[in-house]
Amino acid sequence: MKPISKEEYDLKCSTRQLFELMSEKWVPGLIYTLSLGPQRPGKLAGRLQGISKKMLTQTLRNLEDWGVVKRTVYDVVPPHVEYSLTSLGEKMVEPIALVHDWAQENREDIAKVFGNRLASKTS
Amino acid sequence: MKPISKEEYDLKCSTRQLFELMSEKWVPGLIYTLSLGPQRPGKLAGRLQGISKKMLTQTLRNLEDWGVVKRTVYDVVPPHVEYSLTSLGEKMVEPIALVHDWAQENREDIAKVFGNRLASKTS
DNA sequence: TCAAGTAGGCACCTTAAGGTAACCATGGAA
DNA sequence: TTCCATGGTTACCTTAAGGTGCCTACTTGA
Repeated sequence: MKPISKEEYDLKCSTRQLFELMSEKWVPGLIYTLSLGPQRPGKLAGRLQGISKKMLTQTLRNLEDWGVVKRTVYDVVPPHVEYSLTSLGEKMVEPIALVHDWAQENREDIAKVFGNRLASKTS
Repeated sequence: MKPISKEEYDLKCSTRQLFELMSEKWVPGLIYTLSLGPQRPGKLAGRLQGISKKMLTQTLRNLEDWGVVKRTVYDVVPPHVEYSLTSLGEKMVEPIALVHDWAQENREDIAKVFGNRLASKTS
């Protein structure tokens, strides 16, 4: 077991794990949106442009398993369900917010890179 | 065309685009590693634990297309190739470094979430 | 003459991610 | 009594991501 230098992007590197967690399509959006307060699935769906019912529930289930989201059911009719962040979930808001803030201030550069990528894919 | 509120995670949202860019498995690691200085493919491969030859070249080609990485060939024998960041690439280091720094300070929480996810996948 | 290092291409395969569409249950309103 | 809203589930399908393995070309040193 050779020592791992600081520069190495090794398997147990937290950075790498964090990027892996956040690379599930709807995860950052859901966590960020939930950081605005507990919300019902309908509202969440409305805020996450393009998400399907299936992906919404599926991602929320995953986040529950991860210990990041809590599901609360109010036993009334019609059914009332609310999702909120756990304390672990609240922590995960931080890196997303960092990226979010940076992205807002650097729209131009992101747009360039994103555009180049799009162009190279279709051609 | 209804107006888009600040809370909406819409398709053209830079945050969303940025996450999409960074969710390619080897992209953050490559950009971050290249931020330590221009490097030959052999060295890059050594630093990115677990990357295969194919994925290394493939990801580098993509990053070239995105305008983030530059490939320089020195016409000598044996062949000498060096990869470096463009100025656009340098900019993309910032959000990665932000996440990296946060990840270093919050290893515990990341490990928890990551562990929970692993556990829920195998069971 | 043959292996080794350097850089990379190509064919192929497997899995997982994401999406669509149809369906279920409930009870109150029209 | 039929329909709607709510909050899902399920089956099915398509694509893309990532990986393995083997091949190329070039030259130098053993």
